[in-house]
Amino acid sequence: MITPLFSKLSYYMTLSQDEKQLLEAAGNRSILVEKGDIIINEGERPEHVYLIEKGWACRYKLLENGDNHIMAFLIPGDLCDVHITILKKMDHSIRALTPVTLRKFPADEIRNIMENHPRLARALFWSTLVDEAVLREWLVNMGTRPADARLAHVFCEMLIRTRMAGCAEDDDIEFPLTQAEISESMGLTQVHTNRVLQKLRHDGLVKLEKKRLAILDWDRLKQLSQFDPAYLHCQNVPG
Amino acid sequence: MITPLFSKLSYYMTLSQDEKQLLEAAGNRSILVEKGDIIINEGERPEHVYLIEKGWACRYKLLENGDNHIMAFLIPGDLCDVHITILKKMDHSIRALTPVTLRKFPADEIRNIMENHPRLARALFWSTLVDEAVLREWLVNMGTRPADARLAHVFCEMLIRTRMAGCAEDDDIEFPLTQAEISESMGLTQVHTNRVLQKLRHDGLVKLEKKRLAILDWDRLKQLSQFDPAYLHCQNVPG
DNA sequence: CGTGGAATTGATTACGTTCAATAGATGTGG
DNA sequence: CCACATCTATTGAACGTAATCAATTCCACG
Repeated sequence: MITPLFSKLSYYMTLSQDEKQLLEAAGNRSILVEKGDIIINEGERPEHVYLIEKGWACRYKLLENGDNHIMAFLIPGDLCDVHITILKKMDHSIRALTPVTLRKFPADEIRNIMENHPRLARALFWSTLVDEAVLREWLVNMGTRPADARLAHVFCEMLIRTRMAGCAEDDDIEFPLTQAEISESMGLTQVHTNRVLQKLRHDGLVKLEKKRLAILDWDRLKQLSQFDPAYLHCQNVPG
Repeated sequence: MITPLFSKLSYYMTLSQDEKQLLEAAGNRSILVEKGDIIINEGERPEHVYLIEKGWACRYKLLENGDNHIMAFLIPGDLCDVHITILKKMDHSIRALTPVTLRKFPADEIRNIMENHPRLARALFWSTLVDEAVLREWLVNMGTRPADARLAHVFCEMLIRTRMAGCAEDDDIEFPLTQAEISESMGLTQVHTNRVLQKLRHDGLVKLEKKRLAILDWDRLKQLSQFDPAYLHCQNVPG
């Protein structure tokens, strides 16, 4: 099932049954990849658009000195790359952070949809534009906010995005990252992330254990991180 | 003239005379905006796609606490927003960093090109995907590199991008930013930027004065910043 | 149990910030 | 063309956040 994608798109436009079926039919096969597996490698040119059905993945770049930087988290409903036909090579890699169920959409099918189904094309387009907006917000996050606000901000974002995907129970979501992975995405060290995390917990803002995140004080978390969901471009705020 | 755009696109595909004329005809009017003027404001929905013909601009977000973060520099040949028809509101603003000559393309004209001229559509698409790739690289830059390498990296990038636009004489380019603006884009303070800049100058890597940047030692600059132009997705490296 | 990854703690260092002041450059109007 | 205002660049000193290095504890899992 690709319900997380439909759930997400519904925050932009209402798709008809026909449209949903069309999209659903375009990607008929699912595959399962192990935690840690590389889904797409830098330099490659994939022949499929992958949709995350289940689990978390990330976009990242490997640096010369060995460490890698995570530039985006991909959760159920997120598409890996709608644009594979335009660029010759991936400029970054995508890796599974948990066991991930992927649905494969042949490039031709996507191209067909983009050309012949304007409304679906719009919807898919919107989702890639939101991805880009998230990227910009991350840049602001890293560029302007201290570590505690930075962490608070991703927590806020992932809560809303998880809700958009229809995968949240109240203020409690799956959050299957290690502290090292959080660090790699926020430009911090594990040690510092750990300490800041303790502070957020101690202040009663979040609970984070057993790969689940519970937002305990949404208002303060939002204020600390200056979180404004406008950049997610939803019609109405999820939740 | 929109030659910088043609120059840039030529690094992706060769456009015919007809195609160039078609694109040129789509945007018939140019306007001049003052240094400091806001070109598009957060929350707005512009009716035109703007092309920078001359001068520099930037994408930025204004934060609650008053300071703003620059997320991208726009130079001749760069398009402000091809996607205006999809999203309801801008999630950031665009401001002129120098006097800027803008060419206005009515949204309908762009839509028409996107639907009826697949090759031009591809080319424009490519340019927006490169913008996105730049965004990712900036994220890595801020997340992983110390201040000196960070500055070195933008210098490398702006040299190559300026060359792509056909606006570079050798290793010497227009670079009309104040140190404060550089700082706002790199997540550093003016003071620190100033000191790091002095170090780069002292080490003989760059010359930066009177709004011009000269790359004195490309190899060392590239090494210091681990600059790899692959993310700009050119067929062949400019210069 | 034992093993290895993940989380936590401690001590030290340094990169970058902050505050504050000065010098230089640029521009404008009288 | 000078005088004044303003923006930009530079310098100094003190502070603080986050990095680094190095152990140790906690857990999940076989």
